[in-house]
Amino acid sequence: MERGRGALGPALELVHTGRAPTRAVLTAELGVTRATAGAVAAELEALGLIQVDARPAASAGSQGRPSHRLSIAPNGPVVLAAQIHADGFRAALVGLGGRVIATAPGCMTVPADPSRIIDAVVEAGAGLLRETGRRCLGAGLAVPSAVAEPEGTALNPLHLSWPVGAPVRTLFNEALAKSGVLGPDGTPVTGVTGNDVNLTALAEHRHGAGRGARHLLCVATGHRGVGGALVLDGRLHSGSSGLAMEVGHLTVNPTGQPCHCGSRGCLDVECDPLAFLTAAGREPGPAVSLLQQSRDLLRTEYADPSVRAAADLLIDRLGLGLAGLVNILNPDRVVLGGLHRELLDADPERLRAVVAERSLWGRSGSVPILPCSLEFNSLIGAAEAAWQPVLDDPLAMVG
Amino acid sequence: MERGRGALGPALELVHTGRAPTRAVLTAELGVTRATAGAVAAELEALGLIQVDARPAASAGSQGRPSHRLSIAPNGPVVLAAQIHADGFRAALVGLGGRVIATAPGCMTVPADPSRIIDAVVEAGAGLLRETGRRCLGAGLAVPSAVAEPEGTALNPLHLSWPVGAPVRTLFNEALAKSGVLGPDGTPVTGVTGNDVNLTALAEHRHGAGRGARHLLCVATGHRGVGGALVLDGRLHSGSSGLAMEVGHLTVNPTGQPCHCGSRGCLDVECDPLAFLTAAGREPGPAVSLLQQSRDLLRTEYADPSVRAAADLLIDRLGLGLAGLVNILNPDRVVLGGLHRELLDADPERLRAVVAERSLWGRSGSVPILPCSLEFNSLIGAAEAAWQPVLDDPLAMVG
DNA sequence: TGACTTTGTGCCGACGCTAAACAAAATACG
DNA sequence: CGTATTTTGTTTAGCGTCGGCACAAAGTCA
Repeated sequence: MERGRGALGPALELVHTGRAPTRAVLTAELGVTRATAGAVAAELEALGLIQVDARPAASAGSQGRPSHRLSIAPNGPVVLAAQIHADGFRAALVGLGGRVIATAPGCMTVPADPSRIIDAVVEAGAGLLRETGRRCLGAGLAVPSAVAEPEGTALNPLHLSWPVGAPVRTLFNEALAKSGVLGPDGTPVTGVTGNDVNLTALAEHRHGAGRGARHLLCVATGHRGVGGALVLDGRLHSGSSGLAMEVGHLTVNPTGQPCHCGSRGCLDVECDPLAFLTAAGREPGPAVSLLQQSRDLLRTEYADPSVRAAADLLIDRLGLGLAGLVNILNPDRVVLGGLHRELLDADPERLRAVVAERSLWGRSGSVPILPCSLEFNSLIGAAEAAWQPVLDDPLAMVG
Repeated sequence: MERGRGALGPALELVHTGRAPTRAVLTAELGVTRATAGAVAAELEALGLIQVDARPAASAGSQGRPSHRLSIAPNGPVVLAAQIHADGFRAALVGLGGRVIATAPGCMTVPADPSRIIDAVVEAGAGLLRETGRRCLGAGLAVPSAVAEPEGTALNPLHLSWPVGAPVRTLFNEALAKSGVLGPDGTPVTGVTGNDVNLTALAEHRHGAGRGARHLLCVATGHRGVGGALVLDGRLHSGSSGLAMEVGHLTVNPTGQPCHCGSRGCLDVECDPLAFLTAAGREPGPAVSLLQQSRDLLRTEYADPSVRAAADLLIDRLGLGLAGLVNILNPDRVVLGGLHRELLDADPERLRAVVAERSLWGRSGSVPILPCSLEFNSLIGAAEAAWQPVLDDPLAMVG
C-alpha cells in the first residue's frame, strides 16, 4: 500500500547530497513516477528527516507550476562525529547534508593511551547531545592511521604515540556505551571508525570539491607521511581489509632519503611537511604541528627564494606521485588536502604541468586537480560514515 | 503473474559462474523463496539458456530429496569472441559458462592496417557460426592496447604496428555488420572491445583462479611492457576513461633502464620478456614471440646459472612492483599471466617473500598470488564482456 | 482571460514477490 | 520393511510496490 519503500534510501541520499532540491528533480533522479517520488518525500518527512516547504519556491523564470523545496529537516536527528589529529581532537554533532550543528574543540595533547582520548572525545560529544537535546543515530571517528577491517584496529598511528594495533573501534564503542549515548531504540549507538584521509575523500565526494565525480582520488599530508583515498562510483574503496591506498611508498626521487620501508625516495618522506621545512632550510620547532609551520612558511615567506624553491621541489615530487596514481587509477578528479592543498594553491599551473607531463595520455594528464573545499573534512567524513546505515535503510534506522 | 523477473539476471550469472549447481543452492544464493527460484530456473530454461536435468543428481550422501542439476544449455546461444596478439589472432565461439564451442586459430602476421585483421577475425568467427549454426548474441574483441572509453580507440597498440588511436570498436562493429552476423532481432550483433589484460582479469575472476575473490589484481606481460587489471566487487575497474591500471611505470629499479615515460627503471622495461632475455644474456630472435622465447628458456634451461639469475632478478623486480600495487589497492588475491606466470611457477616462494617483505603490513603481504588458470583467457574475457548485456537482462536480450 | 506548461495526488491494476500448504523423493531408524 | 525425517519442488493465495492514468493545482505566456 505505501508507495516508495525501495527508493527511500536513494531518495534520502539525493536530498542529503543536495542533488534533489525539489520533488520534480527527485522524480527524474530516481527514475520513478511523480506519484512514487511524492510518496517517498512524504515518508521521509514523516520520519522527521527532510522538510517539504509549505510555500512553493520562488518561480525561477521557468513556466509551469513551481516546485516546493526539499531540504534536510533543521531539527532532525544528528550523528556524533569526531576527528583525532596531532594537536588533539575535535568532536561535533553533524546533521544530514553535512551540516555541523555544534562543535566542541578539545585541544589536548594526545596521550599514549588511546582509550583516554577516545573517552574524552565521546564525553565531549555526549555533552553536546545533552546541551542540544538532539536525537543521535550513530557515531563516527576519524583517526590518523590505517584502520584494519574487520577488526577496527589502528595499524600505524604514526604521530600519535599509540600502540600499533590499538582497537580503536572497540574502544570507541565501549566509550559510547559508557557515556550513555543512546539511539532511538534505547541501545547505545554503534560507532564506526576510519582513516582520516579516507573519510576526507568521502566528505569531499558528498559535499565538497569532489561532488559529482565518478572516481575521486584524494591525497593529503597532515603531519608526517602521505595518505591517499579513493572513492569509486560513489563508494569508498578501502580494499579487502581496509588497507588500500597506502600511497606513501611510490618512488618520487630515486636518489632521495631512505625510507623505513626499505626503499628510498618514497613520497612519504619526500613530500610531507617535514620534507618541506627541511628543503626550505628551516628547523622544525616543537610548538605547533609541522603542518601549521609549513603552512605559515608557505603563506608568509613565499617570496623568499629558498621557500619558493622548496615549494617547487615538493610540487615536482607530488606531481610525480600523482601521475603514478593517475596512471593506475584513472580517476576523473583529484582533490588535495593538508600541505598538498597549500602547494596546489601556491602554484597550480606547475603541479598540473608535472602531472600532465608524466601521465601516459593527454586525457589522464588533464584530470582536474582541486583543493579540498570543506573545513573539518575528516570530521564530516566520519559523520558520513556514521550516516551510512540510515542512508541505506532509513525506515529501519529511524522508525 | 510471472515470477522471478527481477532475479533473472543474477540467477543466470550464478549458473554461468558455476555457483548455482542446483535450484536449492540457487534459492540460497539469490535469497528468495524456493517458489521464486524454481520459476526463475524454468524461465531461463524456456529461454534456452540453461538446462534442468530430468533425472535428479546422484544423492551425495546427504539425506532429503536429491536436487536436479542446473547447467548451461549445451546447444544454447553463443557469442563471437576473439583476441589479437603479437603473433596473430584467434577467433572462437564461446557459450555461457566460459565454454569454448569452436575455435579458428588464425595465425597471420598482423598488418599495419587494423581493419584488415579485424575483418579477418570477424570473417573467421562468421565462418564458425555458419558451420555450427549457432545463434549469436554478441561479440567481443581483446586487443593488446589500452582502449579509451567511451570512444573505443586503441591508444597504445605497442607491438602491433597500428596507428595510435585506431578506432577498434567502430572497425569491429563495421566488420560485424558487413559479415552479416545477425542477432535474434535481425540486426547485426553489437561488438565490444577491451584491453587484453583487463579481459583476462575478468575471465579469471569469473571462471579461473580469481573465482570467489572480492578484489582481484591481475598483472601480466605478453610481449613488451606490463599490463595490469583490477576487478572490484565483481566488476572490472577500467577507470573513468578506460585507462586505469597502466601499471608499467612503477619504479622497480631506481638505477635501471631509461623508459620512454621520462623516468628510469620502470616495471615496463625491467620486467617484460625482453628484459628477461637480456638479463639472461640471450639475443632475442625474430622467429617466435618474445614471450615464447622467454618461456622456452625458462622451462628448458632453468638449471643454467645465468637463466636462474635472470629469473631471480625479474622475480625481485616483479615483487617490488606487486608490493607497490598491493599497498595501493589491497586486493584479496593476485593472479599473474604471461611471463609473470612462468616466473611465479619457477620460484613461488621467492616472489611471495619479496611481496611480503615490501608490503607495509603482514596482512597485505600474505595476499595469495596465483597463476592464471585458463587457456585463452583474454578470449574468454572478451566473451564475458560480450555476454554482459545478456547477464544483465536475459529477457530483453534473448526473448 | 484563456491556453499552455509543469507539478502534485488519488485510484486502479499489474507485476513480482512471500507465505503456506502440499507433494515428491531420498535417507534414517526401529 | 515400514514409518518418520529431511530436503526439494510446486501450487495457490495474497500482498506490497510501483507504473499508468486521470485530474487537480499553480504558475507563465500571449
